Amino acid sequence: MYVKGVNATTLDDVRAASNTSKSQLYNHFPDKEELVRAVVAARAAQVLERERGNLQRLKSFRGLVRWRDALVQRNALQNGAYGCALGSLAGELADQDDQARATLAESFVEWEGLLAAGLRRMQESGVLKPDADPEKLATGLMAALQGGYLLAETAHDIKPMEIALDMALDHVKSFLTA
Amino acid sequence: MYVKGVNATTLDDVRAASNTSKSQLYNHFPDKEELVRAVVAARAAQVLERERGNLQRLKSFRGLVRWRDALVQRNALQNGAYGCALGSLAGELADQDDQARATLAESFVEWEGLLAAGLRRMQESGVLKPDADPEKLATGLMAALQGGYLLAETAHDIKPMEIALDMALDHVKSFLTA
DNA sequence: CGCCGCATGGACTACATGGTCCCGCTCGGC
DNA sequence: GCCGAGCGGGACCATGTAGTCCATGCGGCG
Repeated sequence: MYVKGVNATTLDDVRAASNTSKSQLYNHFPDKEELVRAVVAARAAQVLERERGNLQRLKSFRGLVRWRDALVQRNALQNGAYGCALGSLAGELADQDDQARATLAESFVEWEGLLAAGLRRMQESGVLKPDADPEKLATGLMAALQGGYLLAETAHDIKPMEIALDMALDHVKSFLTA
Repeated sequence: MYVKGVNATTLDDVRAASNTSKSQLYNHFPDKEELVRAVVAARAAQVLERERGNLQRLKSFRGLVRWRDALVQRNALQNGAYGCALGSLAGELADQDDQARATLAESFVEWEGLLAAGLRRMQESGVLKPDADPEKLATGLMAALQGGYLLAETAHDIKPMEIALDMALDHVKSFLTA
């Protein structure tokens, strides 16, 4: 679903990819909609798990740069294709399945929360100025990340993603204490 | 297609919306794929036309703020739903129709070009520092815009879009001459 | 005024795809 | 070792959708 898009993925594709049969599918999921929701939930859990590992110890600007580098490098492997696991689902499902949209919205909030928590640690340790707003900075970083993913996916080139994240990092940098 | 998504839009929907018949459809377009490509091209032309109007005279930071406000206000009308006319098409088609992807990529480049041209004018008139890179700033603005659209669409709330664009504008501001 | 040609509408077809169901196999209990 | 229950496999069905085709009516020309 990540590669082909949710709507272009048939249950036969799912069957083939999972080495199961239709009846097993319908044992676990009442219909395709529920299956998609499960996919969304699983993907969200997976991404958040990974990001938790990458961000729970974030406490310096260098850490943020490393975070950026890891995401860019990961995306470079496929030349930007398919975009962000959550972002591409969001783009396709937001106006189609309100429940999926809600799950994705929560996931983004949580993802931004991980960033915000790290930024707050930086603020508490005096790395970041007191007038910085960790939540807003986190939202800005997430938007730059998602926008970067989309432009990279469209251009088949990760440059725009790098530029976007660098812009967001520069913005954070402007709140560093001298 | 903008509202329901490309793949969820049937030719019957198209027929109904256009008050025509199947034969007329197939008179003009060999198949659905070509129809979609025509939609992409038309949408891109429309957005670029609008943005040309909004950006061709851009030559001050205030102008950039007005540009931001216009986009936010436009998106607020639908509570962020459906996202960017180009962005949502890009998200759905980028990994499905290479020709559509290419068209969209060109459109984004042109859109960024309009921004870059305005920024260059600001630079030439001394509003923007000489070491600013108009192309990179334009890409950053576009990424913030697209990321903002996506987060707003997912959250059904335009706040993230505002925050993202404000971040990008702040970044541009950091290149203003004192 | 009538006839011919062609665009048009919308019924029709083939097919893909979501969803159901029954047969057979396996595994557990007696 | 045999029997029965329950699970899994994949054939099957119904439906919606992309794409085709022919009867109809309208306009243009003689």
